[in-house]
Amino acid sequence: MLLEIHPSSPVPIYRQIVEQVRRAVASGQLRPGDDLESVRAVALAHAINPMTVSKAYALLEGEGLLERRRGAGMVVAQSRGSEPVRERLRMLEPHLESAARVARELGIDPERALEEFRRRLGAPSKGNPK
Amino acid sequence: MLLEIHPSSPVPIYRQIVEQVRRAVASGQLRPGDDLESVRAVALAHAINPMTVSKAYALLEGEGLLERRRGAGMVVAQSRGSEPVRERLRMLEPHLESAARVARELGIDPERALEEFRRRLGAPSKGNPK
Amino acid sequence: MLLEIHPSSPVPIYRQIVEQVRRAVASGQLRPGDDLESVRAVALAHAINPMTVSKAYALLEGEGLLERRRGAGMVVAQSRGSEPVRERLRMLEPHLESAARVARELGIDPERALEEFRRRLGAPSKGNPK
Amino acid sequence: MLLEIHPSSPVPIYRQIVEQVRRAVASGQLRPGDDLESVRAVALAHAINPMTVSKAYALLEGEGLLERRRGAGMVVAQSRGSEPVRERLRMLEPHLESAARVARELGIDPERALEEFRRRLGAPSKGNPK
DNA sequence: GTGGTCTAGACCACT
DNA sequence: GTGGTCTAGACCACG
Repeated sequence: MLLEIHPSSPVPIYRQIVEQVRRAVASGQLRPGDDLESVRAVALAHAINPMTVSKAYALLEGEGLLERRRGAGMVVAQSRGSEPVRERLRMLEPHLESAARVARELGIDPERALEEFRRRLGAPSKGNPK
Repeated sequence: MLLEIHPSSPVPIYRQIVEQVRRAVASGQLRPGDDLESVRAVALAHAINPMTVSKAYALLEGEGLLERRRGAGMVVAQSRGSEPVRERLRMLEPHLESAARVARELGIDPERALEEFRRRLGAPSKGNPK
Repeated sequence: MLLEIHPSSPVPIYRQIVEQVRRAVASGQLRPGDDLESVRAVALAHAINPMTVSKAYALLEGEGLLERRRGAGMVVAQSRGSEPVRERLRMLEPHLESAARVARELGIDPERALEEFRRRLGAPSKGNPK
Repeated sequence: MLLEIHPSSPVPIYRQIVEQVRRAVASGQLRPGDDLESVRAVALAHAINPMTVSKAYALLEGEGLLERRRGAGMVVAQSRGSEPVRERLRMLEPHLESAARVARELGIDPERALEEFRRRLGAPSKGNPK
């Protein structure tokens, strides 16, 4: 799995990791039994502190999404596979609502907002999203 | 102007205020010369600390969006009216990108995401957006 | 609330805190709305690192037992008051089972074990329990 | 001797083995000269790593409880038979103290706790003790 | 004043 | 090799 870390984002690094892993599992990109990159590997790859990664993994273990294999890293819990579309939409919802609220507050024409959104849905991320 | 405050949101209250005021000015909902609700009125209405409101207003004053009228509260600066559509789209952009990235990570069908987004663009906010 | 910290115990300090707070809430010793000692106060009182305390509080917040009052410390969540006896017994159960298993493995006469247990139920803790 | 291994327990597997063997010797269930199941047999039976079993045996050898019989596995040392009741009670003590402390913290009626404890002293272990 | 985040580095425990 | 724990200290954000 490929993590995207934005160190300058207001959302803390450990939380970026937590959320990306959650979504990777929900979407089926990570499956039960798959093992995650080691704490040290992630830390090295993104030039962040191992404890930051460890904190993210610990939270995910706490919510039952990951399991610790003693001496052998973390794996996706058997009990927590991908989520149905309905549930994934529920996870997306607050982000849509948030964006829609901003669009409304800015008085932006809905069709224009939709058009912009469509463009971004197709293309891979560039730059430093909020 | 009607503020929406979500005390449990991860985004700090003073920032919620700052951003909503910025957008209200950008969209023309608030116009040069309009005066804002007093610090105390806002604080009372939303059961938050007056210092928090004050901090938000101070920041907006610092960026030249508001001006302090002695004894008469804050008003929108004469120099800072509504923004052209192009600029408002620029303000919306990171929110769209963020939502789009989440949709992609969740493996949600773009058409489905657009449809949901359209629905929310039309309706007023409900519940507790991110 | 008075925490008992045993730094030399095999159970990590942050976990000792987590468990004692959980039980204090379950027993009604801490009630909804009560605020906890500040991170720094606890750290000072027990000569441990503030981050260790913070970690414990973060976990308790994560499980919904505590709430963060921004700028004003942590309080017991309104939604999480004391537990009925039945639930508290459930929390005690694994400890009883564990002790009973050891007694059985040691071939200790049940009446003798009960007698010893009775003695300890009455007296306050001394020394360094497991 | 029948080992009970709980891989998900917070207490490490090698330590579960060490302690159960210690108690089996102390109680006389294992006697001087008795031989233990081979590392491989234990590892296979409980689906754990042979190195883990080996580590436990090595520790027990280190403390003089077991002896290595070349080509014939480990046996209980001639010098280390069962312990007197007094000593076995000493081994049980921290477990009782620990359980009692939890009961006190939970505000559980001592008589109720004793009653529960009595029940468990009679019955064989079920489920997944701490 | 409150808690949160991150770093750097040490040491431990498990397999 | 793996992750866990703790420390010391810096800096930030919030009220």
